[in-house]
Amino acid sequence: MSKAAGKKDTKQRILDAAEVLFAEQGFNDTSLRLITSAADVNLAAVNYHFGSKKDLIKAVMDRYLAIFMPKADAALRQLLSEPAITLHQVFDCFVAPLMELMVVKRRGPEIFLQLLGRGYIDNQGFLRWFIVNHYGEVLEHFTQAIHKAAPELSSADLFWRLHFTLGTVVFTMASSEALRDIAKADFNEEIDVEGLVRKVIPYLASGVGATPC
Amino acid sequence: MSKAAGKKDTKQRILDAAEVLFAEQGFNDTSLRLITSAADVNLAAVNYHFGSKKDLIKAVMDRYLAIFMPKADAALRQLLSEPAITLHQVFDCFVAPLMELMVVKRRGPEIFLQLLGRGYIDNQGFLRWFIVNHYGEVLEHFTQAIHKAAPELSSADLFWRLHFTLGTVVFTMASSEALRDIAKADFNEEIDVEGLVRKVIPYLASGVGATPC
DNA sequence: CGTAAATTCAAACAGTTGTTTTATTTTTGA
DNA sequence: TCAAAAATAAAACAACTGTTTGAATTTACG
Repeated sequence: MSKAAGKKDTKQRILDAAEVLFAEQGFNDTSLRLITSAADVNLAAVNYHFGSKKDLIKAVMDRYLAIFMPKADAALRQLLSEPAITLHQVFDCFVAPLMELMVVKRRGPEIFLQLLGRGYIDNQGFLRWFIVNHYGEVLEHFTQAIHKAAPELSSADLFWRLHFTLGTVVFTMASSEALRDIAKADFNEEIDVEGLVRKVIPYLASGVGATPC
Repeated sequence: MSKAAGKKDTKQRILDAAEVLFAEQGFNDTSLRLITSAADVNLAAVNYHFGSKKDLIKAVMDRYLAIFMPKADAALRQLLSEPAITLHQVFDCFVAPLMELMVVKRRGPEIFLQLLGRGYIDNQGFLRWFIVNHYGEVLEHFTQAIHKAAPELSSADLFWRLHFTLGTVVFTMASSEALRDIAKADFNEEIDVEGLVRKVIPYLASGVGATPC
């Protein structure tokens, strides 16, 4: 038998433990000792299986990116073949691929978005490089779709508003757990990640489509 | 004479060096040794003058908050006394107080916003506590103004959109330097911090005022 | 001036970090 | 079955962290 029945693959257990801790505390503030003890594996296992902490971070991210990006790309491509599209439709392209990440684990979608935010903020320049170099085509289709839905925006304004959008999403999701707790306590409004995503889309669509001042 | 003419106060030199490094790399990723060598003071000076790293962070933040918050509060109070107000006006309340921070140093406004983002994202819970406890009244006037400008929003939707807004601003400013460099290279569009703030306001106002789906 | 307080300094502290080494155990494949 | 390969384990590594110490120096002030 290739594996013991009760114990999952060491590599996968490290990934499962690491992504949660990375999402909660950031990459630099999560030590390998914290990860390995949460995964119940030996400290040296990370370096043995992944090479370095940096490579572990890439592996954690790519487990989601490899699922998310092709699906998002397909949705964007199909939308681009339509004669006329709206901003709302463009952002909707990301909802299903995001929810697809539950195949990894139930909390996959929110973990992925939190990790994305961490990678953007922590000085993980190599992560940005990694994403742009591996999935640059998807980002290209995204800006094409936005341009088609809002052709009156100059490419400079488009550039800025896409980064405003990224900031909104990533920041919201990075603190989504805390915010959802507050919302439940203060307004008795229980909401899941998909609900939150659907809540933010009108905000994004309206913001991106605003008339520049 | 109380001070040597050529050399600034040690405390102030520490603050000046620390805030830049904190803004660029975050609080946890900036060591005291990096700060003190940049400020050209002895390592022990931070603990001697401020007590601890945590207290240094608070001192760095409060140098800006003590200027920004009263000005913003005054602007919000005056706007609230008007019979009818717009979301755009609400956000405009923050522009002048923000630019006022140039009295500390020329790059004061952007440094302050970057620090705010760092404090929100890094696990600096004590910083959030500090702000809410010292300047909670200002936040209260802000939500009052938003509610007056967009009374059709439920308090739950208002809550969410304010956090979307915070995310947009903080995230944009945290990477404003890099983004402005790209914008200049790609679109030959040179823009300063005030220009960027004025660029984000239509986005925010439109997003907050969007009709919920 | 001269002494007492305030400040600076170099050194060391104890703790944590990512990584490597060496030995041991487990698994693989002919 | 048995040697080769893969995986695990404990220990040590050097580098770095925030903080403290105690002595040297500078400043303040009667």
